[in-house]
Amino acid sequence: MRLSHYFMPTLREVPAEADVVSHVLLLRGGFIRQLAAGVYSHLPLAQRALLRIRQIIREEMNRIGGQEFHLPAIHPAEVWQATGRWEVMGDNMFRLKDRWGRDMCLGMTHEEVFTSIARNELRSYRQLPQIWYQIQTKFRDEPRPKSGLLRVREFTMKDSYSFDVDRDGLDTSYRLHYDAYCRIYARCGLDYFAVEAHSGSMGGSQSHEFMVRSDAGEDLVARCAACGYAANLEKATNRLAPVADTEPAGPEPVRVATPGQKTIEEIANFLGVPAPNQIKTLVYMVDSKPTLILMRGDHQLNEAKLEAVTGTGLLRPATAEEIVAAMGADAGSLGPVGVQHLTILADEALRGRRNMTTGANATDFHIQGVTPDVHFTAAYHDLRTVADGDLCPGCGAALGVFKSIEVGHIFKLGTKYSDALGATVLNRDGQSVPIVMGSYGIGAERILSAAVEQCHDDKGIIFPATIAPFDVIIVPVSMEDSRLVETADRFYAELRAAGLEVLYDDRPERPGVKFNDADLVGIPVRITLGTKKLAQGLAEVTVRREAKAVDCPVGEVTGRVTAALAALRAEIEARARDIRSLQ
RNA sequence: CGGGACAUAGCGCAGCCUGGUCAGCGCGCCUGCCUUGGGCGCAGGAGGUCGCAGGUUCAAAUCCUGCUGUCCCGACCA
Repeated sequence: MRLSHYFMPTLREVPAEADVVSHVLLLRGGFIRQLAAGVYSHLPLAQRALLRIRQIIREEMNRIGGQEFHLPAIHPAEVWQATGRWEVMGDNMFRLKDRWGRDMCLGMTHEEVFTSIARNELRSYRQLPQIWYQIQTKFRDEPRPKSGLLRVREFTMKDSYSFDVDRDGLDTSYRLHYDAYCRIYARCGLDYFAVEAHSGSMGGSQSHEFMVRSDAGEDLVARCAACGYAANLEKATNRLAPVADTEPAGPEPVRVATPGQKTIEEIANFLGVPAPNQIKTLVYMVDSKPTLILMRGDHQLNEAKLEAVTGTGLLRPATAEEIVAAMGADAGSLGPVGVQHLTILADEALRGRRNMTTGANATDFHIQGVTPDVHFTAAYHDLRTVADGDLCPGCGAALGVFKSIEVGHIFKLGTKYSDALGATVLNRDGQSVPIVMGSYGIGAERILSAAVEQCHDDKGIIFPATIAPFDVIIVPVSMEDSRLVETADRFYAELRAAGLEVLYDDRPERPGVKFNDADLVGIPVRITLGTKKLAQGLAEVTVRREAKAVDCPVGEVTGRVTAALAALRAEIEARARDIRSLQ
């Protein structure tokens, strides 16, 4: 493309609404423009990068036997009502009525539609397994769109669905996807990792998220650098370091006055009892019933785990009034001793401890010498939130906790949707069995954003060669010098003939403007043509990532550029070949 | 939905408290000259219902009310 007539509206200044790096750079580089909150137009540069990303996804899906579909984005209410998700999805679903007043919606995901095709068409185990996918627009009316393309209300997702006769088949399809996803991210040049995850509203058993570490991300994950253990913080656990218990003063707990001392820290100072030797007592309303939650003093409750344990999403911290009503004391003085009328859930970290300090259920009093299972009984579960530096459950090394962008998520659905929609096949024994399904999603724009988050410097984007909108940019320092222009024209023709995507900056701009734009939009290789060098028969080739110009005889430029790109791509592809399969 | 902020030219902003030569600046854009290795210089020029609707006032970008939109912090997800 000749840049003089290419639509690449770069911005010198940072638009006020952008505060994460990828948003700023995609806006400044002329990749995207906002139409409404969480709704973006993709300009030509973004479209090019996204087409490359989609092509990589397509190749890897095809490699595992996926068959590409294209399903409607507009759905009748019936299929969603059949699975109950017409209600479950709530305000996140864009809803509309057709001219007859029938309820319709914009597709958020396609389990229902793909499953109804499977129900109507798949009859026999002999037709299985199937992997069906599409790359298509999804609509989700997010409560809070943010961070440019990272959280939007309309986006393109590659979603795929696997259909198997049994669990073993699902395991295989799941593993194929896991490996395909690894290859996709690697080929897009991302430094990614997979974490164990929570299934959320999708339902199902096993689930992994694919993550790219970035402060712009919204998920917290715990990861062990030593053994590779990684999990979403909603699910992560840790190995407990031994805590020294002291001898209690006597067999029974001792009540002590603690006037005005409420927090764990205040009690630690006032009574000289370190936080790990205290029991933190929380009251949660679970399905509207007050429930006691016991944590070690230095631990934080993880609400996602509590949800999983109680099996309900209807939980919240009790209000001050509810606490007094249930416990007869204020929040700062609660404890489990003597509580008979409430369910008591305790974190595993309290099991086997002795001589703990906790609230006395009388405002401004605590009790000491409390031993779990002696002075109170509770059901033990893993309820704590892992913190940075906690011990890896696998190997005992220190875990790191950091933010990440979720670029993909895979689920073992089981028969949730096939049961709801009646999708069955006959198995080998002639029995009708529900199809066992998996569901797998990748956000294309998130890959783009994550790549920008991960690959940039103070001048702009440094695109991985595999997803860059152009391979190479030709920058003649002046368009007035006919020798420069002739040479640039020739490079332009040669490089295109060599199969490269070439951007030719033929604008009558000063060199600084061209260099800055080239750096901003992140094209991997730049050819610079200057008068003095050209007089010696030389041009310059600069790899964006390395940022240093290398002189090159004019006749060798095409070869040099082709080789440089091949090297960049080979480095990326090597990582894709090197992936570790799901065990 | 709860909390916080913002809305003035394509972009970034000032002006608002203290109503009245306040429709202003920088960048970008157009014309000409000049310049040509990291966002040149000079001269001239175009461009704004001050988010929308009410209200107060002799007078509103400025004060009041309502609405809309956008961004940020919390509950959801690719």
